[in-house]
Amino acid sequence: MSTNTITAFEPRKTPVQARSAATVEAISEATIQILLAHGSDRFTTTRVADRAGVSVGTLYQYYPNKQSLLASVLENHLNTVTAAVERACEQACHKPLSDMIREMVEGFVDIKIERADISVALYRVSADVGGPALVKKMSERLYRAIERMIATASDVDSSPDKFAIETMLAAMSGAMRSVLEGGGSPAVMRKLREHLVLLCQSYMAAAMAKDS
Amino acid sequence: MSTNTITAFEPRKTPVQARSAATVEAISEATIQILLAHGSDRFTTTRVADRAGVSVGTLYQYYPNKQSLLASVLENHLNTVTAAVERACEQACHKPLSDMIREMVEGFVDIKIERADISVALYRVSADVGGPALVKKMSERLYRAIERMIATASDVDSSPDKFAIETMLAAMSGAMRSVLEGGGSPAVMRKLREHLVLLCQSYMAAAMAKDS
Amino acid sequence: MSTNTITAFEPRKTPVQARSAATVEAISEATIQILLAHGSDRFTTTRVADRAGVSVGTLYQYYPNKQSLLASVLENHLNTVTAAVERACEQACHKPLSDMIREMVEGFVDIKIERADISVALYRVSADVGGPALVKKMSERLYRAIERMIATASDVDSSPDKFAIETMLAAMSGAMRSVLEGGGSPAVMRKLREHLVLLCQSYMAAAMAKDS
Amino acid sequence: MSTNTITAFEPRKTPVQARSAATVEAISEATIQILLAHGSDRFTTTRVADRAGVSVGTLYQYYPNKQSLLASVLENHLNTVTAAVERACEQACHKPLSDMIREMVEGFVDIKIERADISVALYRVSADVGGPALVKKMSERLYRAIERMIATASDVDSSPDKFAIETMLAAMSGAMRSVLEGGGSPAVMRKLREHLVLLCQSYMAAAMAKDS
DNA sequence: CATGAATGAGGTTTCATTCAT
DNA sequence: TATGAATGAAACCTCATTCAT
Repeated sequence: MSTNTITAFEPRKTPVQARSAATVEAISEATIQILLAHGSDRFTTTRVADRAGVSVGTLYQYYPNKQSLLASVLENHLNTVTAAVERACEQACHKPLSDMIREMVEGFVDIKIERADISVALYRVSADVGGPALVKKMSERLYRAIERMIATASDVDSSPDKFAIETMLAAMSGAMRSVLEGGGSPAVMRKLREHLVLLCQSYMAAAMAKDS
Repeated sequence: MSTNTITAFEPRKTPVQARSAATVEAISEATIQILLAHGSDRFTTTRVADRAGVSVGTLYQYYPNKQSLLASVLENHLNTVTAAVERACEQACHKPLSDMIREMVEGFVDIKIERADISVALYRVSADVGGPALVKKMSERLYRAIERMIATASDVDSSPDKFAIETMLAAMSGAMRSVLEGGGSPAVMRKLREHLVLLCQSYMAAAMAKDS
Repeated sequence: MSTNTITAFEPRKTPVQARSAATVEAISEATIQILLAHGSDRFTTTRVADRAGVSVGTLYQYYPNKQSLLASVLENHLNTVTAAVERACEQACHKPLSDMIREMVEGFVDIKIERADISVALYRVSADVGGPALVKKMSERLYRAIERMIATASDVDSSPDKFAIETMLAAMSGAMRSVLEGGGSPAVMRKLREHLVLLCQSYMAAAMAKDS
Repeated sequence: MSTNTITAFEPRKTPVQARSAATVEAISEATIQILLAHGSDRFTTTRVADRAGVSVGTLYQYYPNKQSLLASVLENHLNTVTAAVERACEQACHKPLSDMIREMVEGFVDIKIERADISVALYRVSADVGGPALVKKMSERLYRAIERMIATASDVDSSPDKFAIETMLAAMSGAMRSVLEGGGSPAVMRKLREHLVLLCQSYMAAAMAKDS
């Protein structure tokens, strides 16, 4: 799997009937359950189908293969996270820059903590399932959200360059990953939240200073 | 594999004859080759043994199972990286803080770029093989190296707290991972190098300012 | 295998479709065939599947592992033997004690002779497959059958204690085993039949005499 | 293994030097240890050699293969048991028949109880290792010992026929096996001892009565 | 459309035995 | 003679996927 190009990860058919929608939903939910309950090994399509209350055959009607199933869950998760950060960005418009960064970072950390276990489960399958590509796409979306936000900042009018923002995002999620994978306690999480705010604020400030 | 505790990852027997030292080396080398050539799927103990020019049985005399084989390669890699950063830290003693950070970060980025492909290969197996625990251990080592280094800084005499340094390390390697997994070009790498320097410098400065 | 507790010897799923009922039957039959043809070594799940005309995978859908396969055949055999003896016991009700014992013993010996080869094959796997436990269960069943029978005896009204009956059963089947494993000729078998009758009759008589 | 004729089970060389004798002894002892510690599975020649403090190569200098190793231990055990019973028979000479039987049976049961665990371990390998043939040989020896003993009985002068004695031996050891394999408690063992005495006494008496 | 029985390649691991040192 | 590294056939079992019903 590791090196081949990613093909056919998209769900197979768009659910047009109510029944289908329910089925897809059940399968999707079951995928997470199994991932959490059994880990990424022991994760089998049959088990997912069982948990979802459908047959394997049915599962394969909606997803062409195991990867597409996982990819879809991964994409959902990344969407949720991305959307949460986007929302935070929108709400932070027109504030001073450091508040913007704070709210963005806190939005990210909070949603990740809220979904800590599924995050950890997905870290493990990510690479086998086109994760990096998805992450890139999301990073692009976040970049745009952040840029839009910063354009409204009350105390600055330039903006950090794209690469700086992407680096910040990568650093932020990388640090988060470390802690989640290490099984950090709630106390550690709270501390990380503060520190990531500081990290992003200071980096952004420095990056903007350098630009001009 | 995902949820079980890590056991028996240690190599099985210490080679006492000259012959077996060579065998172990061959197996270890073959492990990397196969990982690079086939990716983490398609990675089988049989293939490794073939490539190493020994029988599977021989492989299993030195490694109790597939995981221990990968764990050993992962540990080697992390050791190499950690050692390189430690060396950079030693050489940066007695300089101003920002130079220290620069040299440390550059040491890290350079060794990672030098071993880009094996890094990417290992990211994929890390979680299945006790990676997070190893990473923690290495992070601890690096923390000590950095603390020792900063204690000699010519322009500051306080030091950032442990958590800050660990966060910096996690952010730095997380960002690196993003770029490596995304298949970043040499140009991107160079840019990342600069940006990570800046990120770490500004974060460290901010963290120290906050402390006092 | 010798020391671990017995787990998961139960068949895996109950066939609901007509097709699978046939499959299970074929596998079960093939198991005996292979056991007879190749002995307890050379007995492999692959060979069984081949002989049954199905794939290994199919075999493992119905039996969680090799042991459960053998356990199921062993249980069938023990059931057959037990049932035959129970039947003999029922038919011997209301007769004098010594006739009862005779018919019971002859019932046992005859069914064992009829299935001599599978008996010998199963002796070899019994211990690896939870045999002793099954034997205990069957012994319990037989004890009840014998007790019920003796309660109707026309010439006695007390009954030997449980332990005596169990000892008789163990002695009877132990002696049978010796002869079967030794490859006794039909003539030897006939002689054994008589002698076992005598052995059980005299022991039962003695045991009852002692009790009172 | 099950059906092929037994060949080359004899130890390979007769120890002529003291060193060899010690080695053979160590291996033999280790065989039992491993059998007890690991069960009949997990029993490997390498493990035996390790435990014996020699190399596998050395082991194979004294035993041509794994079976011969086990066969030798089995033979030792059967010899011990047989010798104990023979001794009991000698000591019971000139007594009344029922005392003879009592002492013979008690001799057997006692030695088996004393070696209960190794007995159970050996039951499991017996069939793979030529056990039935050895048992036959020992049964022959015991038959002669018993015949000699009965010839001196103070209260009878005929003797049961050979087949009767063999049947008694088979029944006695069969019953013993059942209890040992079932993990009988000491209390059960004591009870069995009494019952087997009675069983053998009454059967012998009946067999002799029938003959004449 | 749904079902679930069947497939079978392929993976991991063991272990009796050999033979160069 | 002793050693123990190496062998490699062969066993068990899994699981993504298909297709007849």
